[in-house]
This record gives sequence, structure tokens and C-alpha cells, in this order.
Amino acid sequence: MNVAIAPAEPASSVSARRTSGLPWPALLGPQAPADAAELDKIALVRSLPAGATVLRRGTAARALVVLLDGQVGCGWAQPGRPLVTDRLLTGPVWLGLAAPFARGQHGCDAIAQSSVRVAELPIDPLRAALVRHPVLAVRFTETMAREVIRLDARLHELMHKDAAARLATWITTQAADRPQPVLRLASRKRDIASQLGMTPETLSRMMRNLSERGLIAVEGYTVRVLDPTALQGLAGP
Amino acid sequence: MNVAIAPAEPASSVSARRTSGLPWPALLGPQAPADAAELDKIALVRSLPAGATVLRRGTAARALVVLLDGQVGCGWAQPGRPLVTDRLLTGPVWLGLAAPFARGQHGCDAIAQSSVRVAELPIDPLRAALVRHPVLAVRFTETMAREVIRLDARLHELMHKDAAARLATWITTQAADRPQPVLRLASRKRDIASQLGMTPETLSRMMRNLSERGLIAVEGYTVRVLDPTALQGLAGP
DNA sequence: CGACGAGTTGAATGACGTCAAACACAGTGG
DNA sequence: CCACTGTGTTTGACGTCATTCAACTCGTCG
Repeated sequence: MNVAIAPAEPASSVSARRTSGLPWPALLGPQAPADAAELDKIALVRSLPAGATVLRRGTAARALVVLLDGQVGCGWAQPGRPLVTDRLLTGPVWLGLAAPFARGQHGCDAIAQSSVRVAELPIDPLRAALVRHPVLAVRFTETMAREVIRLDARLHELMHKDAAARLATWITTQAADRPQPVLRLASRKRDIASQLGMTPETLSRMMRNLSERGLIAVEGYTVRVLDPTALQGLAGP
Repeated sequence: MNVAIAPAEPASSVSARRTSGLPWPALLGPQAPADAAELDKIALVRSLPAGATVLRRGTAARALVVLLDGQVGCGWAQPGRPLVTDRLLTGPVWLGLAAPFARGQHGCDAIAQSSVRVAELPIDPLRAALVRHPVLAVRFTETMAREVIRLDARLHELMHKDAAARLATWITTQAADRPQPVLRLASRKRDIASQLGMTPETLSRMMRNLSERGLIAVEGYTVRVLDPTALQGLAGP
């Protein structure tokens, strides 16, 4: 599963314009604006094989990038090293949202972990479209706002909470959605670990720690929450 | 200087509508959009004394907040504790930009360190104005995008760089702006430390470390960069 | 002068990452 | 059916970096 880093890909594996609908509600917010169809006209969809470089850190960001389906790892690729994965994204999700708007460069390397489909929205036609469709522009503002909030929260966690507290928060929020206090881990533990800003070894230890304290029960990829209150307390204020 | 946390302030110390121009170029980007004047009609300006609570974490964010002038500390206020300052902001700067757009809550407490003037833009009229003035909406998106990039960079730093590297990057970027390789620290070292995600003690040690290695020379609040290349190297790739 | 806050320094503690070995499990080919 | 292999996880030992606690200095203000 650990995919080697492929050499630079010319951006043209399978280039095809698509007018068929892209998943805008999932990307821009629940109430799909009717104008979103406009974006389909701008979007360029392409497919990439596993191991391909989707984004390269430091290159100019001329287009917004959406991961339609498949999985990519984001992080810093060092020549020789496998890839320091900060987070693992599964489509549909924004892959490069902010950088193009700020005329900046991509902030991290993104490597396809499976075969993926991505859509690109070149920034200049997009800007023009947003000026013509103000409601859409507001949706982008809101989407970016959610991103800011997400990052802000993660920053606070990393600064002020230790590994146990971060795991506790994560389990709490994951369990909050479901009816039963049982969660089945969807991705590899090493990916969960890097998402939480710790090593797989530490995650393992923290899992054991929490189960020894009777807060959770772990069995393979199944985690049962035994003491939600104590868990929330450990997660912090 | 360490200001005690004042009890809850009703939001009406000095309420005054102002049609006089607010510093939009500094807030929304260099090329001031002509439409920005529209925002003045929405803005409510108020003044607060030192020690006042400007934002309270967890309260609903119904208006964007701009710090016009003065200084506020952002962080988590604990009853009893002085204030864990994540960062110190000096106006003009956005104080609460993202949360209102996402119908969210303020993510941190903000306490006035000096007497301050803030402007508030209630979200509903603002949304309406953005729909009428799409260019303005795009400016907000861009502003938010810069915020995302800033947060992303900070997150990477915190995850992957040790204290010395973080300090080196900070000094490097601070010194980049000025003609001479000398910088005078504008805020207390303890605030710089928490901005860099370390304790004042660690900052002090790192300062000494760097000067022992001949990279910088420290004298009180004056830091002279002696070896910019080595400093940049230490800062990482 | 004494009190206070900011900064520095040292020693002790602790949290987490790194390295290495062992283990579990699935897939594969003999 | 059974070794064999590769991947993912667990566990332990160990080292390192940074925080914590405490003492001490320095400058300012009463």
C-alpha cells in the first residue's frame, strides 16, 4: 500500500472536459446553489494512477483542485523518503482551495494513494464566474471560512492538548454522530495517527492507556466507548 | 501590563455609527475595491477600555469583527488564570473573520490589552451587500484564503520543526522586511514565545543557543542577524 | 528601600519520537 | 494444507527535546 513517489507527471494523463455534474453540494455546502452548474463549464477533470504527484509543493497554484474520488496523502515529500503524511484525504473534498485565490504556491505535496480523479478550476475564469454569480462567490467565502475554522481548531489542539487529550477529542467527535457508542475505524491506524499529529506507536499506546483506564474498549478496528463523560473530560474544555 | 480579565461587558461601551472610511485596503488587500465604501454603511464602531473582553469563546458569531487600533490578546481564558495568549494582534487587523460566515462560534477569547477601537459588520446585512457587490465577495474570499495559508504554514511548523527551527524562521521572516539586519522586538518576549508555540524559558534558551553559535547577537530587545544563510538553513526547507 | 513584573538560568521531570523486535493476518505459490 | 512473504500493529527500551518548578537578576515604580 505504501506507494513510491512517481517522477514528475505531465498534467495530461486523461484530459477531458465534463459537463456532467460535479459534487458541488459536498464541496460548497449542503444547499446546492443553482449557479454551481456554471462551474462545470470551467472544470477540467483528469484521472491519475496511484503514486502520481497531484500537487507539488512550491509550484504556482493556478487552479483550484478538487479530489473527486480516490485517496491522496498530503505532506512533505523528501527525495528518498516515502512521504511524511500530514493528512489523508478521501474524495470528494477540496485539495487546493486557498492558494490560487492568494496567487500563492501549493503548500504541500499531494501523492495519489489509489487511482484518483481530480477536477481543476483555473482561477482566472473562476474569478470571472464568481463576479457574474455573486451567490456562488458567497458560497466560496463560506467554504473558505469553514476551512479557517477547521485549521484554527487543529492548531489549538496541537498547541495545548497532549496526545491522550487529542485522541479523546477525536473519539468523542467521531462517536457523536452515531446512534451507538461503537465506532469502526475507517482508515489505517497510522493514518489516523498522522491526522492526530502523533506516531502510530504513540496512538497504540494511548489506545491501550484509555482502555486500561476503562474509558474505551478496543478490539482490532472496533472501538467501543465505555465512559463518554470521562472521555469528554479528558478531551478538555 | 498584564491586564486582569474583566467581567462580561455588555456590548455597548461607546456605540456609534461611522460613515468615515475604515482601513479596508489594509484588511481586504492592497487594491482597495471601490465598493468597500458600502461596508462603511454596515459597520458599527465601538471603543473598549483595556481589559475588556472583545470576543468570548463559544458565543455565537453574528458579526465580523475588525480591530481598528489598539492591541488584543487571543487565547483561552481560564477563570483565575491570567490568559493563555496564543497570539497578540495589533490593529488594523481582522479579529473574527471566519466564524460568522460559517454560522459558527468564536474560537478563542480576545481580551483588550490596551484601550481599543473595534468595528463590527453584522453578518446578514454583510451577506446581502456581498451579493450586490460580487467583487467585494471575491475580496473576502481572497482575504480568507490568505488566512488559510497562514494557518497551514503555522500548522506545518508546529508539527515538523523544533523550537530552534521555529525561532530561526521567525527571525528570518521578521528581518526580511527591513533594510538592515537588525530587529527590535515589538512585544514582550513571552508573547513572542507563545506565538511561536513555546514557553518563555525555552525562547530564552534558544536565543542564547543561536547567539552562542554566532548566528545572531541579542542585546535586550534588539536582535542582530549575523549569519542569515545559516539561520535560513536552520529554519529548514 | 521594597515590591513587582520581565527575563534568565539550572535541575528535574515528563512526554513523545525513534529504533528494533515480535506479533497478527492475508495473500500466494508450492 | 503449509511454509513464505509483505503489510500493519503492538510492545519495549532508550534518547531527546521541551515544559515545569524554583531560584536569581535587573529595571521600574510606589
